[in-house]
Amino acid sequence: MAKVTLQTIADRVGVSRATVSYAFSRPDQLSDGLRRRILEVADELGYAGPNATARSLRLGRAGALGLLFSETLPYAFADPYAVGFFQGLAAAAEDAGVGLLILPLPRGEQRPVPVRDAVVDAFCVVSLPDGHPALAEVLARKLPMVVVDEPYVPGHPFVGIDEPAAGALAARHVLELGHRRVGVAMVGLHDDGRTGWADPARQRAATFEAMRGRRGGYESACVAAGVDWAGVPFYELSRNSREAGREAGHALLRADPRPTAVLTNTDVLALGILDAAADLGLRVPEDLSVVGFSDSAAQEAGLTTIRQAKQEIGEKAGRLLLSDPPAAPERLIFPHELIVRSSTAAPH
Amino acid sequence: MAKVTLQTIADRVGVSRATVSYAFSRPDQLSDGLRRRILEVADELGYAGPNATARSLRLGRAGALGLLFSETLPYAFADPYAVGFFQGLAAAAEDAGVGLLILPLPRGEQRPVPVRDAVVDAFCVVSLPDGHPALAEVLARKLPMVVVDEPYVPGHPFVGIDEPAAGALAARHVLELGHRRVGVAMVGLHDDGRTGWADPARQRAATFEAMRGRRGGYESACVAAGVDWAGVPFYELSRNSREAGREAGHALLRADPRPTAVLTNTDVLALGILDAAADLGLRVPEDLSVVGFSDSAAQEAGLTTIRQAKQEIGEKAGRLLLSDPPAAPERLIFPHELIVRSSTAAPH
DNA sequence: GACACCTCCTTAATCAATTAAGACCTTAAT
DNA sequence: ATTAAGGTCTTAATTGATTAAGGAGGTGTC
Repeated sequence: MAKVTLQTIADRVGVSRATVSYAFSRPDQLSDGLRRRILEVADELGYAGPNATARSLRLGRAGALGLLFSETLPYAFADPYAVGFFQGLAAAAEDAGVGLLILPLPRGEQRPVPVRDAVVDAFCVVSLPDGHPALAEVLARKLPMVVVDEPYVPGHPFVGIDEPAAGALAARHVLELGHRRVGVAMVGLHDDGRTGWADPARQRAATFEAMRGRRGGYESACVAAGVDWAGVPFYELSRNSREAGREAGHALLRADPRPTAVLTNTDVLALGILDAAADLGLRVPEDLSVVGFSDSAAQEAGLTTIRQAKQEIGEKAGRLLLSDPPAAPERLIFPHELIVRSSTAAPH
Repeated sequence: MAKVTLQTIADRVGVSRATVSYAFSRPDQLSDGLRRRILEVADELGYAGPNATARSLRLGRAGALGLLFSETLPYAFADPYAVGFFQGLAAAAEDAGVGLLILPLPRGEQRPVPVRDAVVDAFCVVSLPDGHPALAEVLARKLPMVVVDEPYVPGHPFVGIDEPAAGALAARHVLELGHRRVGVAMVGLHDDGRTGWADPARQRAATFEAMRGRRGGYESACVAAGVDWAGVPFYELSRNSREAGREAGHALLRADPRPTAVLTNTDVLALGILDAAADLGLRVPEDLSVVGFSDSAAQEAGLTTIRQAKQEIGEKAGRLLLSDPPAAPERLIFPHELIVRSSTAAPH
């Protein structure tokens, strides 16, 4: 029961290793009889087929794309946005017949990120905070890499949206409706796990570039509309869940004066805000306007949101990674769009 | 700019390849000075670190788990059950510091499933229909394998629930409430893409073992309660979405006599049934009882459902795959539980 | 008969590392 | 002075395949 390799079979049949290899990969290179004989013996010996790793080494291709998420794996799929993105990426992978190797980012910063040992042809990095060690490891591998959403790395393709513009669009929508008392709930600004009020200094120090930009959009739109940003209650969450949104909602809606509009950076969070509003007997949109982001879970709840082409973004990232010759280091900005539903209206 | 390997560095520094290897993997085997020198030259030459594939070949481990889903990748995550399972599996992988290689099952049966070339240490097979070619390919690799949900493969560990019992539990719940006109909407019985009414013969010929068993549970409970199964309207779906559920709902609720209770095999489908009921002005649970399955999207909608420990199932599958020595080929049956919420009540 | 041309198989280089065992030199203890 | 013990580096086997080039033998053509 020792390991069976091409050589084992070759010895048994009395041919060279090369011949056995041809029997598996190039039937036209040898006679039918011998081929049958070889396959028979291989079967008899319990040969598991040409070793994938050895093949990969010799052929110089891994047949897989590496994928790095900011969140620890178990939570990565809590957000429908991530799921949509993933579906797009998977579609591209499927077309090319390659696998998708999802790399776990260990939560305890101690253990090494298994990037060095990842058998892949390219990396897709999604939403990593500024200066995350895993990014350095990926860059060290010198394989094709594309970044999605953040952080922008000069010299590598980038796919995402215009975050400041998208944030401003969301904010302008409620401002133009006439709201002046705006509240904000955001997740994914920092990765230090903090939850609670965030002052402007902390907001600006966010380690996630995309969210920093989106927030900047909120601020600039408010400022342009004459709303004092320092007075805007800003609640920061460390987890993107409906429950977290509800918590933020309670905090924001207990503020005095109470906001008449709340901006959130995910639809899931916005749903939680709606829950909090319901808890407090507030009607949406009469008493409170709520804006989500991503259009991932928004339709059924009638949420006004910013739609971004998550699947397209994923698919594009995949195609860039799989393109030969390697993709040019373009910065691809996908369009976003305001979808107005029934969660926003003029105040009063 | 040719490829830089250990040898390139060795030649440049004037030492042997082994020494360079030690510089990277075992700092204690050489003097600090030389080590620094080597790392410096490596950096200078743009060395990308020890080649992952070569390392994997030499060390005999891939550092990854292969994952095969029944659905094509882009749709696999439409069901929250899949997401929950995946989170559990990912947690196990994360703990062990290994990656998760998701293998695309090509939709056009023509192209080969890239199982042969997957650089993995073990395979996790989830919900494959009977006789799916990918399973044969996986078995040929002779690596550790566990099956989740279906199909049961003797000689390999299996993780899942007692499907017939779970199905019967769901059915008994509405039967014991007094319902006699029961309807059924199920997805994932066959993989031929058909949607519409299914007679008992087609139901029993389902190619997915787990769903076959679950359906058997519905039937046996009905028969035990004196309900004629042949008279039970049974609508089959090919896609697990809220929209598909709504379609089934319209079909079922147009039946004469109209069912007073509908059993579904996913929560997503059940939500669609609720949509259909709302379309038709039927009140739930007064005019119609609905039962979901999985407790994946059920809570908010107040769905009565069967809860199964999706995360635990995923985690257990992962641990079995990663266990050394390889796990015994046990058949692990996880508990399920009826969660009664507000979507079911006695008829009339 | 000479030459070309197949068909079928072998030789040997190659992919890029890891690591046990051994060589060589220096230092310390007896 | 001798032996032992370390420290540092090298040798060479090993991991399991792929594939260009070449050789042996048979057949076909002029």
